[in-house]
Amino acid sequence: MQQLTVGEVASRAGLNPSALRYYERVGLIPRALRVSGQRRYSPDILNRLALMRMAQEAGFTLAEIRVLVSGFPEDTPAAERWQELASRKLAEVDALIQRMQAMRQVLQESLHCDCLTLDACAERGSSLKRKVG
Amino acid sequence: MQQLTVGEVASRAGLNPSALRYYERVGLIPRALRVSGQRRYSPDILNRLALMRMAQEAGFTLAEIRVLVSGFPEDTPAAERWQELASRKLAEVDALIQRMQAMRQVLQESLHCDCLTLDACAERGSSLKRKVG
DNA sequence: CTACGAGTTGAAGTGCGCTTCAAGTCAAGA
DNA sequence: TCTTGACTTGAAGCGCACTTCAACTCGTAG
Repeated sequence: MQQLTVGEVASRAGLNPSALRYYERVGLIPRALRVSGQRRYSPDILNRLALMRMAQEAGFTLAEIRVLVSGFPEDTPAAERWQELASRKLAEVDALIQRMQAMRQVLQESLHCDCLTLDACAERGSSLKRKVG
Repeated sequence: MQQLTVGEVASRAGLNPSALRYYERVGLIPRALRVSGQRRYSPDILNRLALMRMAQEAGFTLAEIRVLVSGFPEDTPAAERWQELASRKLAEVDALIQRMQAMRQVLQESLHCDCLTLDACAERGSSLKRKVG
């Protein structure tokens, strides 16, 4: 079972075969080998897909992920450029985490206040007001 | 300047007027007053919009935000249900933050390794492998 | 009175990330 | 041989969150 079919890869990765075909079409994964017309994947693809999913869950678009996992065009100065890209992403992720934590706090506070909606909270000018301004 | 026009609200909230009209159409904000056909908003709307943006940035869909900011249908047991909703959202946010932090770590590590792409890292079976499996 | 800018409406269009569909191919099993 | 099931393709469709467009209405300024 060295070479996997679309169906096998899909079920192991928790995707639909159509998603894999789509990823291939748009260049997110390399074109798979064909055996009498059917795609055959090395199990390595599972790592790649797991990584992609993780990045997606972290809020990256497929366009960003393509750059992240598929490297750069041939004429790229390589390592330096990757470092720059990664650190830029890192900053974005950090910013996102901060906003998430702010949201977390809004929710948490809403549990301890008697407003029926966050909106009502905001309009009342409670402590939330300072955070959403 | 007590009552704001769409254009004014939009520019203060960093949105397009079309977005405000859209929000109204889909019930995310209440139908604005009209003065000779034109929308007029109380400045309160800005709080609401800021809150909505925050929730959006934290990954909520507009459908979720509608529930979050606009309360529930009339027949709702009110407070308890809101508490439950908020704590459910809180758990989701927490999970998202964790995944973001995992992503953060992947990025951080990629800065200190010599692979050219995260994909290459994963295939090499470096420390990333444990995290994305 | 005319022109202008900002607003109005409903309908259609956009980009993303897929999914669904129609029509066909292929290898294995009854 | 025939059927079954998993696959193939290109094209179209979908839900989300808006944006854009066409055709129109206002109030104000010249």
